[in-house]
Amino acid sequence: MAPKRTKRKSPSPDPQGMFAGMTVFLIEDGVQSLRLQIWKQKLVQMGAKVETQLSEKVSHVFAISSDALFHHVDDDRLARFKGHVLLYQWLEESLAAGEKVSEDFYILKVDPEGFDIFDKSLKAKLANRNSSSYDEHSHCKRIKSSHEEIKQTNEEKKGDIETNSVSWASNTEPHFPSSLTNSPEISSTQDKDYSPPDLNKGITEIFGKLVNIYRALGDDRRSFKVESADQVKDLPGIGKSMQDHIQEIVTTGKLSKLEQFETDEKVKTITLFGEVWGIGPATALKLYEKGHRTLDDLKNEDSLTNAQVIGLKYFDDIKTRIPRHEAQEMELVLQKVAEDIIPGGTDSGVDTYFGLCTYPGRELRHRIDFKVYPRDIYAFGLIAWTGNDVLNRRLRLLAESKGYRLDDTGLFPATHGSGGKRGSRGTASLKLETEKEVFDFLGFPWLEPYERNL
DNA sequence: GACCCGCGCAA
DNA sequence: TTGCGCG
DNA sequence: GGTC
Repeated sequence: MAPKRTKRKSPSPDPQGMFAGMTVFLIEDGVQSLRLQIWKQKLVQMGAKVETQLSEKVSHVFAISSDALFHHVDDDRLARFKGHVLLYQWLEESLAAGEKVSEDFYILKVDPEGFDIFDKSLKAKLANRNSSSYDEHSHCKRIKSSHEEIKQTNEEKKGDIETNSVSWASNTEPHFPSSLTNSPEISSTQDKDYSPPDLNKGITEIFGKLVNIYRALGDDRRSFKVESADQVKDLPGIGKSMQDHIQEIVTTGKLSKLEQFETDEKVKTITLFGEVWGIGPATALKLYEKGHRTLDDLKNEDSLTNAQVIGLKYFDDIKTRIPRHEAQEMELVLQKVAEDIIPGGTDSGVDTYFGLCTYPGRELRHRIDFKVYPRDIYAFGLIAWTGNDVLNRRLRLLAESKGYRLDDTGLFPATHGSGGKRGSRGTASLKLETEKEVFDFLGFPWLEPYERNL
């Protein structure tokens, strides 16, 4: 049987919870049943009552879209409804924020005539919500709060370089992408500590460990994410082997292959070495084969690169998680400094620093990356550096399938022949100015920066 | 049996 | 030019 | 390991 700790029984409802006093009716159209189940559970858990029909008592109706709403509920019924009609997104945002967020941007307007009920201006508001009142809980005001602002100041001094890319290494916050933090989207979402409950923990936890080990062993072609055993069964990418693994986990609650790996000395050592900044699977294996077994052993190894020596020396420092507010402070410090240095309007293309830094007045070393991009390709830099490898790969393949080549400097018509250089002169980059434009162009569904760890 | 991102760095 | 590590 |  599965381990007991996966308790599916939710805790008893909290009458003081953030949704207390709400009586809700959920429109199920267009919502994955799993998702719906989660929302119901959260609502009840946090004090709301869930009605099975749109009765008098209902104070809130939720729908995934205006389409779903009208598909399901007839017009006059809705017209008579006195309560609030909101997008599920409000729920998500509230859960993420840990408190009810303003309903303003999530209201599904009821227009008796109109077909497109979703308030047009709402979309604009949604898109801009971070730069205005929605930003309340973000203490740190961005110097540049939107791409538009950046553009304005930049049109006068064309060719200027924006220094906008202070990012802390991803090990500070494993659930967030390491990010070019000027992206305004991040300011509204940075404090999220909510992620949907994983209903298949018994499976995903084990596969999670397994995939980490495979990564450490240099086998990075086995990334997967099981959402549900049923969905997975007939999915492309699920062959016999995966089915067998899932079967074993479902029936025994464990995976023998994983248990072997976890006790294996070689696997454990290689995994440890791979945690050193600058050491990857190949080097880890090489070091293991040279007879090294501990980090101390490595200190006497003279074949290490500069980065690896540093990574080893500051192993504990680098592994220490960085409080988010310190990262935010650091960003402000760096923006100040950058604005002092850059005004000369150099044009050196993309400039990079991957290294260490200290918090003012402290010895502890942190990993930090700088990327400096010219304004006109800023969006591409953002996408490349906020997404993880999986997303980058998918976007690049998608671009390629459409006859383009995507990198962090732009989107170019594919130059057949010899690969085509990055930022290649000759083939003009497509003039896409925002991340959304790039996603749209590629036909890839929009992802907020914090959603880009696939 | 080839393919499974593309860059900078170091060798 | 290649292999590696990185995001 | 899985796909083309």
